[in-house]
Amino acid sequence: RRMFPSVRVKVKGLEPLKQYYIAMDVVPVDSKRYRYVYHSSQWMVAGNTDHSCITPRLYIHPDSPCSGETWMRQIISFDRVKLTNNEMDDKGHIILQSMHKYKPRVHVIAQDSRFDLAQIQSLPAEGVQTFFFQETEFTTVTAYQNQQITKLKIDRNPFAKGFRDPGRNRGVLDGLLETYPWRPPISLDFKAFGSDSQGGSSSSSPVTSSGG
Amino acid sequence: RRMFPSVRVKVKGLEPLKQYYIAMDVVPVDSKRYRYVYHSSQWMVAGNTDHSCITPRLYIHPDSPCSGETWMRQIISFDRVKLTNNEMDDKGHIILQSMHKYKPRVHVIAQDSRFDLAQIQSLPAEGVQTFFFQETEFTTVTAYQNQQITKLKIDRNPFAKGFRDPGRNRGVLDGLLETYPWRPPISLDFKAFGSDSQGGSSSSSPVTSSGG
DNA sequence: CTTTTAACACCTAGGTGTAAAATT
DNA sequence: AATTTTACACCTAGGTGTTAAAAG
Repeated sequence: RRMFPSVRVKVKGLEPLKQYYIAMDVVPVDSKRYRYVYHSSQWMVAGNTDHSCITPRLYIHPDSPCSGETWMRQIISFDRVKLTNNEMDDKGHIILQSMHKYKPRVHVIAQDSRFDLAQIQSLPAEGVQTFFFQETEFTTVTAYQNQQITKLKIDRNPFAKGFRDPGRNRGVLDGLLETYPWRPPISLDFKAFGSDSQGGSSSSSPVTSSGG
Repeated sequence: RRMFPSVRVKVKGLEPLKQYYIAMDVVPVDSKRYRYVYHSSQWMVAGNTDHSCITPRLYIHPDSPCSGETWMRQIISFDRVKLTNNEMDDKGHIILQSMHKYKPRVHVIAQDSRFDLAQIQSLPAEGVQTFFFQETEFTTVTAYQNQQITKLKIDRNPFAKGFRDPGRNRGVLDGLLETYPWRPPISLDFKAFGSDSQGGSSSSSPVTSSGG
């Protein structure tokens, strides 16, 4: 399924006339398995997992390749990224394990040599800058553990409009800005939450999350 | 609107590791305006038009750029091409005049220099091979002039399924292999009609229509 | 008169959470 | 008991020909 909210970033500092690929992947935050403790409303460690020897799949942004000028002029949205827990997936989706913590990464790849878009299965050795943001960490689930998340989805995702209850109160989303439990079809939307995202990005970062 | 049936081609003779763009445009067959004479079931010249000084818009196949190997392994479909009669169109659609004859062209563009995909508004001076096929010529309309065309559309286009009449006879499509009247959302589908398409393509053509 | 436009019902295609069933 | 899978109603998004109105 898709991520929601989706990862969206703005880029600056690129060379306007140079060509770039922009890609996303998702890497484990740790090697722990988690469970959600309902009465204390928090995720707790529930075991260990071995994430080694797993190379994360790369999602190439569909606008790639594109000039730096064009990349910088628009908000770069990864709303078509799909996640799965099926390790045998053959549709190119990003493979994750449920009940684990992950963080999305965004890669800006300068087109130096001429690699085939379809051939970029792994990151090149050179000409890549990688960025990530603390506030986009999430926990994967197959069923929601937290009523607040369900409400966030239903209120914000246009495809869930059928579950909206016009009579109920809004504003329940406050207080979810930091971290919140997650299921495969999820990611944080910087824009939707208005975070300023200094996060884990490197200092001379040409990538910032959109604050629009 | 979209073309239907859509232009579909197979390519051979490319260098497997080289990168190519593949694009389509639509050019006038002549400078005549046509009208459909119903009682004789044919298009007749109804006046003159000046097609000069109009540079046709280029539709870059969304898979571009891509290696020759990948291009040759698949049927290249232009089913997302959109046509319009609005000369002020700002959505990048191909602009045509109604009641005129046109033919689609397919361009294979070797990626020698590094041009931006978004910057290809017109064809490069070098490294381009252009192909077209006699049997894909068509006449633009805003309303169907011919009942056979209407039936072809309804029978073949999945989006028109709502107009299909399960009780009626099939096989009315025979005899439409050569030319048939057309409206903007149309093009010939080589594959659907099983044409062999020696057409107007150049002799050492790496592009042939698909006969599947 | 001919041709074009716009609103529409009816489709395809696919993204939601739900709830029950299946799995572990 | 916890987690995952599946079928489903309900959406978004957009591609059909039709029809009546509008435009020329």
